[in-house]
Amino acid sequence: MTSKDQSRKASRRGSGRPTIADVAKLAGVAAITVSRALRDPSLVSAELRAEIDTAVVQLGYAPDPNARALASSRADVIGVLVPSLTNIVFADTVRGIYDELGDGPLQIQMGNTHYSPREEERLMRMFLSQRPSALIVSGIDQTETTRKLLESADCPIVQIMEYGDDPVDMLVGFSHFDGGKAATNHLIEAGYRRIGFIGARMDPRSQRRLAGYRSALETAQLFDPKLVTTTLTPSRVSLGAPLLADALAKVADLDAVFCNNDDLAMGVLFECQRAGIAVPHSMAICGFNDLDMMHVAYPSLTSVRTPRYEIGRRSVQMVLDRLAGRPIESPIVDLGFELQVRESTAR
Amino acid sequence: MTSKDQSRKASRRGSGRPTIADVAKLAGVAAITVSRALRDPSLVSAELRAEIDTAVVQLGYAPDPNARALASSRADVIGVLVPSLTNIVFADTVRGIYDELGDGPLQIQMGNTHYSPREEERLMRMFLSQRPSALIVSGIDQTETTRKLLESADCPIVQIMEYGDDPVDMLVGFSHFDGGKAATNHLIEAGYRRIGFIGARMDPRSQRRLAGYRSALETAQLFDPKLVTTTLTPSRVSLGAPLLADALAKVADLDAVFCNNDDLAMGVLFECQRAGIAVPHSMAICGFNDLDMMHVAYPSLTSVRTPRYEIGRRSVQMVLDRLAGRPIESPIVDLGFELQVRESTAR
DNA sequence: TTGTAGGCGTTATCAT
DNA sequence: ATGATAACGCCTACAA
Repeated sequence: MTSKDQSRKASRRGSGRPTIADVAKLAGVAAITVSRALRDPSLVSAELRAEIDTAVVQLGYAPDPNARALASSRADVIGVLVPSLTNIVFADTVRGIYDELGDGPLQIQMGNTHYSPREEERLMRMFLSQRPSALIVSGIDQTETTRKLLESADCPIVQIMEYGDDPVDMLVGFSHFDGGKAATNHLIEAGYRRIGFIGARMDPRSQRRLAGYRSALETAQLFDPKLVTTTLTPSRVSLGAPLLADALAKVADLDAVFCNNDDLAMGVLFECQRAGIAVPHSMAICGFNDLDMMHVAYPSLTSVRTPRYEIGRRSVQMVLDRLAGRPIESPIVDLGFELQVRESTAR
Repeated sequence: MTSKDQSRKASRRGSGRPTIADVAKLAGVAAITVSRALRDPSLVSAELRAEIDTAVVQLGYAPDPNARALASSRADVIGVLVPSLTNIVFADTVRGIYDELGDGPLQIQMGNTHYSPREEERLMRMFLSQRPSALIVSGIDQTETTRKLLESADCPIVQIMEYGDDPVDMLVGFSHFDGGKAATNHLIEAGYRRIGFIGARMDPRSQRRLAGYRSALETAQLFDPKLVTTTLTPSRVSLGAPLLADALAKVADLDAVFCNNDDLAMGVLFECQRAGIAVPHSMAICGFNDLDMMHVAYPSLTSVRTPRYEIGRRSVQMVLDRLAGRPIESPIVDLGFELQVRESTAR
């Protein structure tokens, strides 16, 4: 084949779909003009824009995100790292993220760390290798290596679900310590004296709630290590019964429990019903997160309402603001929590 | 700049990360050899493989998925379309998908259709534009357009969560009609006569459960349209109380309810407790899905256990089999369901 | 505002 | 088994 040979090679590899070149040809412009018209119409004159739009529609053209990412070394992807997909807390947060993104150009690349810092590190490397537009990661307890990876990443990063004063970049969440403390103080004020803590999984956020619980009890000189009953097992409603049994075995005069989360609280309530323990008279129950079922349970269950959906939305807003070059009000956002006092803690 | 100019251009655009060319240079081979060694080591001699592996480790090389996708017109991505991220049913399924994929090369691109066929169609187009390695979609009720898109897609496709005899490609799930029928027959056999149906959201799967319920009651000559109480509102535990109230207002002698799902069943239970309606004596309750909380509730709640996690795993297995060219046992897999009879339906 | 030239990192094709 | 070359589809840099 000579160098002047202009004939088409017989074999092509293409996808068969129309490319930007096809659109350009049909519209009678250069490819780059089509590219610009699609990314920022204001860069192209109205006439050409119209012709290009027509051609796009006519051919059913859709840009190839891979080619785009390769050429611009920037993927229209936000990496999202959560410890669990089934935990409703994170499911709600992820829903907030999706909702706020709407049908914009940004895609989500989700990673499930399974509460493992090592897995988080692995996923982080994998995500970073795609040069994402932004990263949203759960928690503030990354490994040193992960933290360094994040610090050297040149994209907006939002840590979510917790409150802290030293984020890698931005942060939106609330204080689990304060949440645990507020719940416990409420139980103390309601007149309970032997207040237990029941917790499962005991991830960093649970640990902070426990610390808040302990702080409140210590201040009231009510703390006793025997009051704390935890397991590393993942939380489930059905874990409430055995954990309550353990707690009662250690502290016979237990009169209240602050549960790690609402699932356990619900399990404790059922076990109390089954064992004939009067709630809230003989036993107060307080949960955490305030799922929908808490206010309809019988008796209704006190819980700490957490802004998980809002955290998802807000994290995306912060990302979009940064990507658009808009000023950020504050890189650290505390969305707070709200104690919902109900029948289960009203002696 | 002359054509012979070999000097480096001042401005480079690269990502700064090592490329396959860097590895090739260090290993003293051609880039394509590195490419082959990485994708299928058996294509390269042991010696070169060793040298290449060394170079890869030394440079910390990781292939660029975008470049790979562009060159091969095939992304290492599985598109997953679900109607909801927070509905535990789909969350469990998605977890199964992630678990089965493990840390293999395939990524997941998740789409949330919000139970909207139009949104499903939009997402489908978007996904298809990335030339995914496979597609996993919920349900069998796609729009005609969506179905055509799927049929012309040249990748494995698995429809999940339902049973049907006419999948686009492959299918794994169970029959919601049969599930609803089995639950209702159980209530009939347990001696209940005024058996209501309570349902929220009423998506296609709920409709099929309702159809199964109706079929069972009609066979027993027990059907009465007044027994059916539904709403299009998304399901929540707190919807159980008002729906039960509606049902009782229409049918004063209602003695059992088959709920659309476990959330509603739980809400109904709480409402019965609150209203002093004895379960199961005056009112039987049966749910659907058999979430963990059902067997610990007081009284424990009868439900239909559904294999949602297993559906997720199996769908991925089918995809991987197909991608690897392994034979598929059957393109249609019925994973069944299992009625869990408990206190709430034992008069 | 529009266009030209070339590169982004990888793999398909064809040759050896 | 290995390599040279040319895509893949788009975008950045620079020029006009």
